[in-house]
Amino acid sequence: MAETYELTQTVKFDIVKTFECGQCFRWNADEVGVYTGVVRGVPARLWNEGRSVFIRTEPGSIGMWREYFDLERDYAGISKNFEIDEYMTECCRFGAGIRILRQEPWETLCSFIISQCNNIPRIKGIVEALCRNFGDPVVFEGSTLFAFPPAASLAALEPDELAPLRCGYRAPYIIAAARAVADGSADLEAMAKATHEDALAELKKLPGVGDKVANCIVLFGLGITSGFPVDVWMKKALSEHFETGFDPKVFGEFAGLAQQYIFYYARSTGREK
DNA sequence: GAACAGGCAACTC
DNA sequence: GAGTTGCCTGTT
Repeated sequence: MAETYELTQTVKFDIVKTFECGQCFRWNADEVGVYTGVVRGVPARLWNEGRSVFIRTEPGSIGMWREYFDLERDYAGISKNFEIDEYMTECCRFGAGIRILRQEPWETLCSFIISQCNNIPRIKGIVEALCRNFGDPVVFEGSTLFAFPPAASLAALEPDELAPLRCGYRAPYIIAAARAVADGSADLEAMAKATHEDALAELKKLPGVGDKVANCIVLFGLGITSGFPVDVWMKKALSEHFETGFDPKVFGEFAGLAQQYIFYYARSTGREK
């Protein structure tokens, strides 16, 4: 049975920004500011109350959640180093409260393969269909949710069997990735311990994984904080605010957080009109 | 109906 | 090695 816990009252943690900044696809708002999701098979519901974040979840899972939300890291301290100019200061201020989620590696790999050339609502729809069709049911607060299907489950399928997902040409990529992870030829745990460059190179051996997707996996799924995905939004923001030949290394080992602030600011301000 | 989308791979030169 | 094009599908 689920219990309610105060996850944090000291760490700056804005759940809406964290869940809506484009890094994850399986947290849904039941009502404004109340999000339900399943991580590593464990269901939870979160909300902000004043400066606190509350979570309703299974007893014994709080340690897992603290790691998932990266609550031990000093984001405010790290962010100070990004404030190299007025623009970056504004990005940091605007994105304050975002946590970089430490997502399950296989789920991250699979989800970002699906993300290519897709918008967030459609990505979420495909991922949800994947879980409903092939994931284990998880009962939570009277409703049935679904866990993300393990790689081994998908490895046994043929691309055709993903037809109900309507994910198009990505289906063979998903099956190939599932098989590589299931048979050990893609070792995500080992990649998480490798350097940024080595992890990227390994990921890019998988069909359907290029530089952008690999950087998303590295940052959101492998806990490599220098991951720096550059999509069309980032390209635009970087070209408008930095010299050509800009190198994200100037942001140091936590460049991925700077990336997320820039990205969130660019998307939030860029599509209002 | 055509063009395009938070990208990749295969093909061209 | 830099640039172009097709790819499933859904939306505009």
